[in-house]
Amino acid sequence: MKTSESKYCKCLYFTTNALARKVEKLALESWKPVDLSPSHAYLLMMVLEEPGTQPCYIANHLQLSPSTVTRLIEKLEERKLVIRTTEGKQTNVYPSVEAKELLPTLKKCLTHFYNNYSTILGKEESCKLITNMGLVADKISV
Amino acid sequence: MKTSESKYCKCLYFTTNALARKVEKLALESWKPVDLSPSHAYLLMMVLEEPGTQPCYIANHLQLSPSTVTRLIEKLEERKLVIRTTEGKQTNVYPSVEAKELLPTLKKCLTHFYNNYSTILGKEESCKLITNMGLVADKISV
DNA sequence: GAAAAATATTTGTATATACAAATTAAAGTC
DNA sequence: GACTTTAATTTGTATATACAAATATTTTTC
Repeated sequence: MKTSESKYCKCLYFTTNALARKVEKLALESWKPVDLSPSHAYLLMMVLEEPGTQPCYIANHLQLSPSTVTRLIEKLEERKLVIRTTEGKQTNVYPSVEAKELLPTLKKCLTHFYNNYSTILGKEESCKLITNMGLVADKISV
Repeated sequence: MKTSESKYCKCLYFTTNALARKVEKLALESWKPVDLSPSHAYLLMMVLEEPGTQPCYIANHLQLSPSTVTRLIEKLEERKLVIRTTEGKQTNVYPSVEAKELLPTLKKCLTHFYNNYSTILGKEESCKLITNMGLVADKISV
């Protein structure tokens, strides 16, 4: 069944979630080559771009709760992709050598994902939607 | 931090999820009076509208996996809000008396939610966004 | 009408996520 | 400089969700 044919297609809750789940699946596909969930992949890319970043900063940018970020980092640490060092109250997260080697592949996944949805949705179309969703998200301050 | 200010505000994955989480919170607030998560509430409303519906039908309309629907129903059953009967391979889900009594309150929650986001986002604005997201979701067939 | 394919549902298991509380450290105040 | 407040992080716990496999029942096919 199409999302727009559901009984609830006029409801914000239903539609945003339906869309999010579909996008999640699309993203999952794209990041299969590195065997990482999209969240883990984005976090890892942040750490690669800014070695030593703090969980707090990551949580802000990925708009996830601090505890979720801790859990994501834990898993990346287990997989030897990041290293955590604590100094004082703050923690610094660094990419491992393996992670650095993985960077080109990660970038390929990102490009693949981008191309994939741009093709499906249209470049302009998707760009507009994203901007619009961002603005709407900003208006909701829960 | 605003969603539109994040490092990833241009990315479909990030933005849809960020929006979905915010909408989720907004919805959670609205359904607090009945102590149900939005998913449970929507499912229950479906059952109230069409007593005897099948999980399969629910899964289609809520765009959730069958197993998720089973789990949601289980919880509603524990709370004595629905009753399941199986005949042959299919299952029928009926609202309990308690659920029927709860209907007006459920509707109030729904209205509250709708008014809430309409006020925050604007009636037309939100309506357009929802339609657009639905159409986009349809294009993604994972 | 028996065997095979399709369908509806449930179970086992795994996962990302969040909240609340706990821990630790830094910063501000008096 | 001791005390309080604020901030960063982690832990304990709970939850919604999905996938894959299992179960049970229809439907189709030959």
